[in-house]
Amino acid sequence: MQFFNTLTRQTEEFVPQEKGKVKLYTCGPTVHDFAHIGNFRTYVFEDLLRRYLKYRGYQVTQVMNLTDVEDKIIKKSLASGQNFRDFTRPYIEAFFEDLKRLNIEPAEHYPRATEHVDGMVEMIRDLLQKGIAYRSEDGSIYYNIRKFPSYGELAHICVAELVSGARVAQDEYDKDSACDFALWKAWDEADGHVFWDQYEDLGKGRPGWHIECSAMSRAILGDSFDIHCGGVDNIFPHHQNEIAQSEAYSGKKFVNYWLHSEHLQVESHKMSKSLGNFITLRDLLSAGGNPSGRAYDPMVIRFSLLSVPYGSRLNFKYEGLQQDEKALERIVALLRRCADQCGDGSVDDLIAQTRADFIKHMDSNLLITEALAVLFNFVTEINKRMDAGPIDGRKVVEFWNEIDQVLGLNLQDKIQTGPLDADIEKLIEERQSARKARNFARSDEIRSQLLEQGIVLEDTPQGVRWKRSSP
RNA sequence: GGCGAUGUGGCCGAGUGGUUAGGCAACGGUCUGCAAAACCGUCCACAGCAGUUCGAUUCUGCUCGUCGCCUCCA
Repeated sequence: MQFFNTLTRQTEEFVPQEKGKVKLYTCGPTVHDFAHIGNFRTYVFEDLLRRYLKYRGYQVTQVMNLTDVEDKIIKKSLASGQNFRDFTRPYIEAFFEDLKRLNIEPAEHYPRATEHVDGMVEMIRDLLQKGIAYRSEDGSIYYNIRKFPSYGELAHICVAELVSGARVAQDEYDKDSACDFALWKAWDEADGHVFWDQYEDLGKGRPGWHIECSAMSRAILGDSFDIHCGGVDNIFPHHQNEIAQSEAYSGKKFVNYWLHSEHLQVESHKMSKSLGNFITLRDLLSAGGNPSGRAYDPMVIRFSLLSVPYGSRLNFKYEGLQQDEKALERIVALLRRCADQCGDGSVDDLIAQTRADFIKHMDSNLLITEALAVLFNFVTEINKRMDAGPIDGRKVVEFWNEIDQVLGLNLQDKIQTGPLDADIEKLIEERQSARKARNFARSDEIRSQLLEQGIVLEDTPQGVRWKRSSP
């Protein structure tokens, strides 16, 4: 299995520290608002990674942190008059609901920054002692990036140039270098009720943003682990700072593989509140929540977010959602068709080949587009074989369920169309009688009547089949 | 200003120095009482301009466009 490693900018063979096990850290949400679909693009990618690692036999330990204290949270909670813990609670709950809606597997650990302040303080003390961190006049503690020679390596940024960069505001900095970053922020009035004052040597204050991930990953995964994921915007400075903190603290290599997901754009533009194209998952799940006026199946959204390789920008469009909806229906139609096929025709050869090709492409840095192409070719091939004669359809369904361990689309659920109302059953029967009697006027009348109720009928050689129409 | 990514047919999106990506849409056909589904066929793309080459969408240079990071951000 190979991954593109941001650190080396090369595609490398994946070798975990411990055979058969993967320690994975994924940057989680800052819980000051509902997560948007760009966030979920990243979480879905991480879920795909996690599922695929498991599919390939690894035992995965995943950590996803929740950042429940930082500048925005403090600002918003003060503005709302709430304690910051009360302020974040509903967003944390909403986050977990959203993950569930998208069928994202739970991580093994969801540490919260506020629960790991001790661990952060321990690291800060150590860095102070080593002379890597220093205290500024206002009492804040900063990391001196000059003490970490490889600083900038992850983002391929030359620090000397950075400091003179036109867009780095250099006034009013109470630190030695504009790029030094805070490990501990001394309390001031703007922080209101948000502070920790039990660490006398540090002084009343709160942790900086970057130290939390170093402390939480260390607490759960140790000083050194296999994979660290996040969005590309985190490469610098966040992840770079994590490296600087953790490696200066432990003296060990922090992370072996850095995987970063590219951003999602909306209609080719950056998603931002100021552009008015900011979309949350909730907006897509309710018809009134988005400009297209439709409520989307969460699995269609998942597929959309999944179907572009994580390293490429994803151009989100409502039109694309509708295309993806059709694409999934094609697979569901196949599964439905296979579910009642118990013929002799073997499909073992095709399944074996498809599985091998799927793995080949997914092993190659999770090249999902190629992997999906393989699966759609499989769909076409199976349909052809069924056109030619009966096959062992249950094997196909079984295989799809195997693949769905990775894709997580739960298409199986869509085959089980559930019981119908008695009067609908009755109409279907009446239509069958009408057809037998070649009363096609009545037959078509019933069909369109049912269509209005969201029931699509298909006449097949095996009898009449029905499904619910898409919204 | 510095650094970087990218530009593929109606839309989304892989990939390759000379051979079909795939999905969606459209059109024609087979099947069907008619549909639906499925299958077959058509639509033969690779920003522009030069260069390298027997041959470039694939390599090089330039131009134009889009996007990102450098500042909170998935």
